[in-house]
This record gives sequence, structure tokens and C-alpha cells, in this order.
Amino acid sequence: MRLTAKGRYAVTAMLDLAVHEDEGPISLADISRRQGISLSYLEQLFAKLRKHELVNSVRGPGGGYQLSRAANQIFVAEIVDSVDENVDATKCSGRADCQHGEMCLSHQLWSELSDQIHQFLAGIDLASIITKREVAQIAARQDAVQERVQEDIIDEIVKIPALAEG
Amino acid sequence: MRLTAKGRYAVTAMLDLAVHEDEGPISLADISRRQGISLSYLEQLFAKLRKHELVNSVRGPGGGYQLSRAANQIFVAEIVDSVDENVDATKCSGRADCQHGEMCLSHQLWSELSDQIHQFLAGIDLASIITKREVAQIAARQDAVQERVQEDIIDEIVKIPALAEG
DNA sequence: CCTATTCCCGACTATTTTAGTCAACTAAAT
DNA sequence: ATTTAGTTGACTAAAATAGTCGGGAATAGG
Ligand code: FES
Ligand code: FES
Repeated sequence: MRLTAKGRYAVTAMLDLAVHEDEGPISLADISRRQGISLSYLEQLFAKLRKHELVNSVRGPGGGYQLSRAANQIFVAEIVDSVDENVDATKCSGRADCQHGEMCLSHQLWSELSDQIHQFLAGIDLASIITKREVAQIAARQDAVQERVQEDIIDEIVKIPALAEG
Repeated sequence: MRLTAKGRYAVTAMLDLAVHEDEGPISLADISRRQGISLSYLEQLFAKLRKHELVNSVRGPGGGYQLSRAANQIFVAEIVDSVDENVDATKCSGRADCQHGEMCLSHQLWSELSDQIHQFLAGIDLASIITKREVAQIAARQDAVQERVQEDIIDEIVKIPALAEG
């Protein structure tokens, strides 16, 4: 099972593209700056994303990358698969033969786990992550507001003479 | 996200203990032979499993390891956690700060994935894995193989001239 | 044309992690 | 006493990861 910074970077970069979807091609330099990922590393990743037809590239000044499809039609599993992070958790790569050609005791467990992970990632598209995130940010802001309000309430309580002196 | 041979070995070894639960303490040498895991490596793993009180040890001749609880009370997640394979898929280890102290675009995704994986592994106990009939069959085959190997070894020893004639 | 920008590509390297080894030691059973 | 088997810590080889470097090739603007 491999799920490391490589896959995280790829998804983050794709999300960046999705967020700036309507601004024409986005250069890797922009993504590098915004997301704090090394430019050279991004080049490696996008070579793979392009081969798997998840992004289109435009060369020359003003060029960059764009999503090849609508953000709600690109799923996280595709991205992770593209950069070659193999989500399979079995030792035998699904061949059920990791022990002298026989299936080992735990094969089925890892096989089921791999399925779970893959299903999970295959069910999430870029657009839905962004939507959720916006909701979360709004929620966080609301929480902050709520805390402020509660502090104000506490301030008011403190000022009530009966309590202040009790 | 870390889920590699280490965790697989630990679970496989624990399954081996569970399968031979009623045969008294099981030596690491037996597990090593049956499951094809290096003895020295097993020592490392069991040191951790013991610290986390998943197994009890018995020293001396006839000694070995036993499950500390019934097989249906030991969950895969505990085993994986014990050998220090950390199932967290986020870069920030859950702190939501991997980008200049801010939450990165994909944090939520990895966080949810980590939860999924952990829940999955926390819901599966050793007994239920074994109950899936196939595992029992594999174990039976492994025992047979072990016996064959031992017979072969005896055969070879018998064929050594110095011994045969001495 | 020239030049700056940007993608494209392959090889290279440093670092970290994994998987596995080794040696010396302690406890218990016969 | 001797042998079996767990206990511990340090060590190492090999692999994977994360990242670098340097030179290209396409293209927009002048
Ligand atoms: S993991 Fe598939 S046979 Fe062992
Ligand atoms: S993975 Fe948690 S903030 Fe980026």
C-alpha cells in the first residue's frame, strides 16, 4: 500500500487547477508558489497526469495546464493511480501467491481493504471536495463568530452585580 | 499512510497464533517456518506486540507466545498500530497545518480516508478472519507443508554417510 | 527573425524507510 | 548443566521517496 506525499501533491495540484478553472491555463510556477510544491517535482507529476489524460497542456508564454474534463468528472482515484501510487495493500499484488505460490493467511484482509480504499477514492470528485471545503470554511467562521458571541455573553454575565459580588 | 510488509507480517503472525490457539505456546521458530517470515524480524515485531499486550510470552523450552485475549477480542487495527504502522494518510498528522500553518486543499480528503481505513481495520477481529473457511484451509495446507519439510530434512540427515554409517 | 516563457524529458542524487541481521543476554525446563 | 526460547539493542543492505539538474522544444509577442 502506497499513499504518500506524491499522491497528496498530485491531488492538491489538481485541486488548485480546479479552483482556478476559469482563469485560463495555469502555470506550474503558479501552483508551485501557491501550494508550496517544488516546481521540478510538479513537472514529474504532471507528465504522468498528462499521459493519463487528466490535464491538457498549453505551451509557450501564458501557457500552463487545465483540467481535461469538468471538475465533477475527475475522481481522486484516477489521480492517485496516475502518479503510480498503487493503492493495493496486498504483498502479492492481488495474485494470491505471496507464500511459495500459495495464498497467505491475511491475503483476503488486505484485498478487501484495498477494495475499500479504492472505492472510497473512486467515489470522490474534485468538485465535491471544493464544495465541502467551502462549507467547512464557512462553518469554521461561524464557529469563530459563535465563540465571540459566547465570550460577549460571559462578559455580560460577569458584569451582573449579583454574580460579581457573590 | 504506511501499510507495508511490517503490518502484514504482524497480522499474519497473529493469525498463525490464533489458528494454533489451543496448542499451548507457539514458538517464533514455528511461525517463521509456517509463514516464511525471518525469525529475527519476528522477534522485533513480537517485542512490540508484547508491549502493547496483544500477546503473552512464555520463556524456556516449550515456551513461545499466546494471544493475550480471545481471538474475537483482538482487532486488526490494534495489531497494525502496535508495530507502529501509522495509518494516518495526512501529511500534517491531523494537525491541519501542512501549508504555512494553514490547512492544505486536500487535508479533509486524507483525514476522511484515514478514518475510513481505521474504522475498517478496527471492525475486524482475528476470529472472524479465520472463520472465513478459506483461511482454515490454507492453515491446514501450511501444516502439511511443514510436516513434509521436516520429513525431508530427516530423510536428508539419514542420507549423510557419516551419520548413516556412524 | 529573436527572446522570454512555459511545457517536456531523462538522468541523477540525497534522504528516509523498510526489511532484515547479528550478537549478547536472561529465564525456564529437563 | 544444558538446551530451548524469549529479550534487547545496534547494525546494515536495499529499496523507495522526494527532490534536483540540465538541456531540450513549442509558442507568443515584438
Ligand atoms: S498478500 Fe496475497 S497471498 Fe499474501
Ligand atoms: S494534510 Fe493536513 S493540512 Fe495538509
